[in-house]
Amino acid sequence: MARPREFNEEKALDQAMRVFWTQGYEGTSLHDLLQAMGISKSSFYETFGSKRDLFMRSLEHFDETQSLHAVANLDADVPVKTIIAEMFAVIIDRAVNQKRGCMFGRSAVELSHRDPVVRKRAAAGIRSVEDTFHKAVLRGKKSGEFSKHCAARPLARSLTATFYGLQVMGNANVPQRVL
Amino acid sequence: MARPREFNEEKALDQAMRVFWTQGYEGTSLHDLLQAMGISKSSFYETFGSKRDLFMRSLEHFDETQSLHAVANLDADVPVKTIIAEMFAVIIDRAVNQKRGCMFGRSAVELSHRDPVVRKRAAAGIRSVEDTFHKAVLRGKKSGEFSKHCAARPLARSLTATFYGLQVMGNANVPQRVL
DNA sequence: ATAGTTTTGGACAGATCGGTCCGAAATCTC
DNA sequence: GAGATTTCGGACCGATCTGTCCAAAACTAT
Repeated sequence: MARPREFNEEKALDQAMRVFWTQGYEGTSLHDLLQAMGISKSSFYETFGSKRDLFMRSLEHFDETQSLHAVANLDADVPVKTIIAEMFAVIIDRAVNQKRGCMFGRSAVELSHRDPVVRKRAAAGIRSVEDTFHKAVLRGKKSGEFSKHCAARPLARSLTATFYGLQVMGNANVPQRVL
Repeated sequence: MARPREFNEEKALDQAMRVFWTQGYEGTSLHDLLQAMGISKSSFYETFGSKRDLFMRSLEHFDETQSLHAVANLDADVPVKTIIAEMFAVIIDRAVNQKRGCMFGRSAVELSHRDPVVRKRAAAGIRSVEDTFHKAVLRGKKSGEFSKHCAARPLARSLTATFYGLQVMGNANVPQRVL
């Protein structure tokens, strides 16, 4: 046995994710990461391998902690429409006030043209957002909030498109009244 | 009088815009630009000032040549809904097959968190997209395609949100059937 | 042809990029 | 406390980044 780590890997990863989340991949330097994570270069490479490796892990971490399905409270005993409205409210607030949206969307826009691995991961993340909406819609149909005849999948896709569109607009200067 | 320029400024700008368009700001190096524009470093700085200056000019150039209002044919003698469908078809094709969408949206996502000037320009660009939809909707109301009672502005905003959302999804792997 | 002007290629510069490496310090077991 | 083992700080690396500068080339006007 020997000297133990002086930092918490999970915490460091969380901090790194936040930097990537707001600044993007290219917009983030090693220096930015080390500062945010509070570790040294050698620890960084020893633990996380490379900048890109860390980025991929950050995407996973985002999925687990910040993505829509992690934020949405589908089990709450309130009307589905309220839940959906709440989801939109959360991401609009993020976009307008923190200038950051869903990390999958951001990564898709920034990197998909040249990095198929990132593109695939982002696609999966977006798909899971869609699935969350899908589940919500299905519950809505069961409870009678949505017509029994509406197609759940297309509606979920439409909601997802609006979801990401609002984030793009929020990142610009569009005021919060776009609700 | 003296030696004339060996390159066409407009053409060079157009090429530069295309590189920024597909690779983003951070993802584009001086070398990339010079290669695409076919000019030397000194000519570059002499003519365009700096990378960032050129980027801002590229945004203008995009607005003039590639943005929605430059592509949409609002005067055509066909149903408005057909026109709108055509607009969406164009940008979906771009997103899926070329992995690039509207340059304003991309810039907003990439840079708005740290560059207020770019953010403002992107916001204006997005607004003009919205205006294009707005005009289309107004024409649709006049011709009876849309209900006289529907609010044109909110509908235009909603279309804009979907417009950008589809691009984000298209950049990922979502197939073209999201139409 | 010559003088005057402007463009151009490329050498150069300083900063920063992601990444490697090693000696010193810290902590473990015995 | 001794010895083994691992972490850590930071020097170092080559590549690349944006940007500057200048001498030579290319052109015009006379």
